[in-house]
Amino acid sequence: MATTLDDVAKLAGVSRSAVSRTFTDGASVSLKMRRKVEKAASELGYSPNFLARSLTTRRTKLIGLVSDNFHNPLFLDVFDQFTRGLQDRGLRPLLVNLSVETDAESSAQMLRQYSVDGVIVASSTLPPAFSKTFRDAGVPVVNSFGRYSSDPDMHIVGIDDIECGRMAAHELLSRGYTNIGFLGGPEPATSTQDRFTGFQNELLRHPQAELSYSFADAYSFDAGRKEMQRLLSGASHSEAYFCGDDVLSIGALSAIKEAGLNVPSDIGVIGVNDMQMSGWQNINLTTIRQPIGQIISVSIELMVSMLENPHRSPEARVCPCTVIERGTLRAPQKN
Amino acid sequence: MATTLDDVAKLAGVSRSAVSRTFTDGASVSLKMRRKVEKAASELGYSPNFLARSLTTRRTKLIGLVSDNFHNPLFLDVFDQFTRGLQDRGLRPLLVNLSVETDAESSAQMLRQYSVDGVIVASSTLPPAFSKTFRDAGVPVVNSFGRYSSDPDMHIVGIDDIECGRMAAHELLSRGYTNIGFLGGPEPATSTQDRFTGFQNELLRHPQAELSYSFADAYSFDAGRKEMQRLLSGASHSEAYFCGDDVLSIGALSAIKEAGLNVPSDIGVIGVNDMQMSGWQNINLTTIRQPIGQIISVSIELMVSMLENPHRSPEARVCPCTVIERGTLRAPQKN
DNA sequence: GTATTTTTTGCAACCGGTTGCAAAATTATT
DNA sequence: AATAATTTTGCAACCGGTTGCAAAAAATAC
Repeated sequence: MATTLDDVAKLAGVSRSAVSRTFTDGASVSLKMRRKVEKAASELGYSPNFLARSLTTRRTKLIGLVSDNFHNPLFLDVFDQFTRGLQDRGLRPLLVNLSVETDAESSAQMLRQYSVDGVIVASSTLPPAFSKTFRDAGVPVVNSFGRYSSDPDMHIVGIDDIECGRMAAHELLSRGYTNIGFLGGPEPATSTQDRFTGFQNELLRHPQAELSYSFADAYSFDAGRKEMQRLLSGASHSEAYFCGDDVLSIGALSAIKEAGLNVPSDIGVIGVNDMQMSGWQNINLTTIRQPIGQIISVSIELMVSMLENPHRSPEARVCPCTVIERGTLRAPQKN
Repeated sequence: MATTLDDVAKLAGVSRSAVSRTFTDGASVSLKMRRKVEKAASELGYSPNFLARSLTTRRTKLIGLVSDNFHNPLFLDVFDQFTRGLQDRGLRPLLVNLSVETDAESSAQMLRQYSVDGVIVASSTLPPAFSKTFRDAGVPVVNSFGRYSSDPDMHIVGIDDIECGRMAAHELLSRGYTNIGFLGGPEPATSTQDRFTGFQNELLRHPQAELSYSFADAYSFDAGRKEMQRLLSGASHSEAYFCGDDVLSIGALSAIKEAGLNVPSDIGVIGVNDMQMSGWQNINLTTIRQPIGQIISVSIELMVSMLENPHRSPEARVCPCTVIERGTLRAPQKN
C-alpha cells in the first residue's frame, strides 16, 4: 500500500542505496542525485518506514513512559511536559499504565519487544525492582520522582524528601505553631517515610514542639478528608498539619470546613507538590513546590545522554523544593 | 545483543521457521517441536521482536493516541482509561501531544512512519481536517469526544451537545430559574456552539425565561473566574448560569464566593463533564455527566473492529449524558 | 593529457522476523 | 503391509530499510 524505497528508486531510475542515503543524515550523496530522488519521493509521497529502519540502525526513538499515577492531577502536567519534551527531541513516548499491567515483569518484556531505546519510570511509589528489570536488560532507564540515593544503581531524579519534611517543619515552626501534626501519605511509601524523618528531625530540635502523626490510605481527596475527619472527631487535634501531598491537603481542608472550623485561624495546613489547582483562589493552599518542570527536563536530559553513551554511570539528581506561601497557614509570629 | 530467532533455532537444532511458528498463534507445530523450542527459548530468555514481525505481518499493534487536552483534569481519567483499555486488548498507545506538535500534518506523518495500526484522536477542539489526514492515508481513525454528524466521514464517538444544552436548560427551568445565563467555553468551538443552540432552543419554549450569554477564553479555572467576575461587576447578573464545563464552573464558583455571594442561594451554577473533583465535597458541583467511560470503551471497540475490517463504514455514536444533582442549584420549585 | 586522489554510486548481504510451497514424516484406510 | 490422506517441517523468498565494500565517476595534481 504505502510507497517504499523501491518504488522511489524505480521511478528515479537509481539504486535503492541512493534513495536510502538521501534520507539518512550524514550520508554521502551528490546534489544532483539528491534532487532526482527528492523529486521522485515527493511525487509518490514517500517517507521512510521508521520500524524497518530501526531493524538495522538499532534505534527506534521510542521511549517507554511508565507510570502508576493516573489519578493524581499533578500527573496530567507531568504527562504534558514529558510528551512535549520528548517530542521536541524527536523521541516518541510509548505510554504504559502500570496500575493495570499488574505484572510489571510482563510489561517490561513488552517494552523490550518494542525495542524501546529507553524507559522513563515516572513514579514515587513503584518498587525499585521494576526499574531494575530494564537496567538488567541493558535498556537505559531513568526513574523520575524516585528516591534519592547516594549510590544509585540507575539514574534517579527527584526531590530530597527528608529536606522537604524539614522545610515543612521549619515553616510551621516559623509561624509559631507548636502543636503539630503529620498527616502522611500511604505509610509504606518511601517518600512518606523520608518526609516524616525530616519533619521529625527538625521538630526534635525545638523542644517546645509537640508532634503527632498518622497516615492516609492513599494519595487522594477522600483519604485526606477521611483521615482529617477522624482527627477532628478525636479528643483534641493539632494546630497545624503537614499533609503528604496537595490532593490529600485539599481533602483535609474540606473536612476542616465541613466541621465548621476555619483555615488558617483554627487549623493550618501545608501540602506538597504545588499542583495547578492548589493555586486556585478557592483553594489557595500553602505548599512545598516540587519542581516538576525541572525534574522532567533533567530526566529527559539524562535519558538523551544515555542514548548517546549507554554506559554512563548512574547519577541521582535532586531538584530543590521551595515553599509557596498562600493562605492556609497563619502569618509568621514574632518571637 | 538480544537473542534472536536464529539463536533459539540453533540451540534447539531446528529450523528458523519452527521457532517462528511456535511463537505465532494458530501456526502448525507438533507438541514435541513446540516443547523443544520453548525449552531453548526460555533458556536464552528469548521473546520475538514485534517490530521485525510487523514488517511482514503489517500489524504493529501500535495505536496513536492524539490529544490537545493536556490541561483539563478530566483528561487524566481519559488517558487512564484509554491506556488501560488498549493494553487490555494487546494494543499500545503512542502518545502525541498536539499542543506542541503545532504542525498537525507532520505529526500525522510521524504516526504513519511508525506504522501505527490506527489513530484515536481524543479532542473536542481539534479541527476535523486533522483526523481526515489519517483517513486519507488509509489509517483507521476514531475521533473521540468529537462532534456528532448524521453522515460522518469517519468514526466519531461523543455526546450530543445540543441535547446537553437542552438538558441544562431543562434542569434550570425545573428549579424555577427564569433569569438565566450561558457562560460558554471558547466561542469558536463547535461544542460551545451546539450547547448554546440546545440551551437556547429549550429556553425559547418557555416565554418567561430570559437568557443572557457570554463566552470564556478557554476551558480553564482562570477564564471561568475572570468571566464571572466581569458578570458580577456589571449592573445585574443572572440567577443561574450554565457553564461550558466543570473547570470553568469551578472558576465561576470561586469568583462568586469571592464576591461574598452564596451558592446556590444567590446564584446557581451547573457545569458539564462531571470530572472527579466536581464530586469533592468542597466543590460539590451540580453538573451534566459526560460518560467518558462509555465514550472510551465504545471508541476502543470501534477501533478494534476497524482493525479487523478497515473498510467498515464510519459511524457516529452518541453516548447519553445524565444530570448529576449536587449542591450548586437550588431545590426544584413547585409550580 | 595522464596519473592520482577523492567522491559518488550500486551491489549484495544483513537486520529479525513470517509464510507459501513442496518434501518428509506421521497417521489413517483398506 | 501397502497406499492414501494428513500433518509437520525446512527451504527460500520476502517485508522495508541500511551499510561495507569495491567499481565508477569526478575532481585534483602533475
